[in-house]
Amino acid sequence: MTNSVNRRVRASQKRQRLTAAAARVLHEQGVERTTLSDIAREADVPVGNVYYYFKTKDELVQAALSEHSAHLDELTGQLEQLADPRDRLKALIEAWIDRRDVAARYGCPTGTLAVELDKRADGILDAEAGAVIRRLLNWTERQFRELDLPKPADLALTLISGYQGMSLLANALRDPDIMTREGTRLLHWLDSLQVSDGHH
Amino acid sequence: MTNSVNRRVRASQKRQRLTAAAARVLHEQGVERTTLSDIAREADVPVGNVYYYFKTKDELVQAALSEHSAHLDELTGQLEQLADPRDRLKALIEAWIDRRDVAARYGCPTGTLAVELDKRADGILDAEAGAVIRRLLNWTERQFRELDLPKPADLALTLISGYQGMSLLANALRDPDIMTREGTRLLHWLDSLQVSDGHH
DNA sequence: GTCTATACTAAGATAGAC
DNA sequence: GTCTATCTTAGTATAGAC
Repeated sequence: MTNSVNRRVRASQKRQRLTAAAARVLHEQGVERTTLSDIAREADVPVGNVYYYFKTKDELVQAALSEHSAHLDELTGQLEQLADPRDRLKALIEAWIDRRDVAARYGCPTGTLAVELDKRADGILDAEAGAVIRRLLNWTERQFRELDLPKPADLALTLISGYQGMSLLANALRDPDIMTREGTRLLHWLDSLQVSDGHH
Repeated sequence: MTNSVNRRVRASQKRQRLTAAAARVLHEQGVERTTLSDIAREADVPVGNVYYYFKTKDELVQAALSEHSAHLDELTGQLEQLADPRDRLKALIEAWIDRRDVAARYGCPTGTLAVELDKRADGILDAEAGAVIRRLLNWTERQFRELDLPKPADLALTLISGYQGMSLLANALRDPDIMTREGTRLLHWLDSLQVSDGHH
């Protein structure tokens, strides 16, 4: 391995470390209360060096958003392996319930980020958080459509809205049980949906 | 009217103006991106003078939270005039739908505030936002209990969680229609709930 | 590519005149 | 009680040595 390749690998490692650290710390502390040194410390990179990889703080926020988006794609990708779309949606809800402690402490990563970014006058990044949520919404809608259920877009809206609502309440009241209670209700709701008979 | 009384009235007027301005601006811009001068300007009070009424920025945030809590009490108070608890809950949902444009632009005042305050390491104010939401949750639970419906606490959780979820999505996607679509669904859901027959 | 030292700015908070 | 001027801190960003 030549020196130049060696350096490039290390460089991208640091960039990756910074991105991962940003995703974690920004979720836990929020954008505004997180300083570049917080992220640098977490990634074990000197503060001033951050600017070699990211020209501004906003670029780091964007990288964190991409990271969350990738995590989401990974999750839905795994769920695709289930044959029945209804089972995929149920497994999604179960994944939410599994993460109840994180939700109660820090909320949904994308949801809380969206709330914070929407407060900014410069509408540079707020649309990006919305786009990640939109992706999940679209994936969910596809599952309902495959099930031949009427108004799949409305059903997707109800499911994702339910997730965001229960995450926010669990977080605001610091109560993971809320994730379990509402998650269970959503599972029953999914079961109750009847496939439309015949044509649509 | 003596001079001292005159001064006291003006003083409390300024305090009140600052509180009202804080409630509005903090909702629109968020806590972290709002400066004391933003609030002072909105209240037409010189910046340095703010500290005569509020010792710290946190005290202003707290005042804004109380203001939101009072607004909420006012709303539920008006709803109490309706005889049927179910009508009260429906009117609540209709009020949410009426405010769809504000929700799409800035989210639920209390919900977004709770998200932001929960990110803070110093757990001084985060519990307060939770308390306001808890008040609404309790009021809603009472309505369901008066209707003799089973598991009123769970029903209340579902309703308020639905509200927070649709507000967050409407905000993140900047789409007031989401408030209408999900609000309508919640209205139908309320209608579908059957009063338990006999004893409980 | 990596890191240190530092410039610059903004915002919270205070002192003190009126 | 009201307001101006200013202190202080903290955090983003840059310059430049290595």
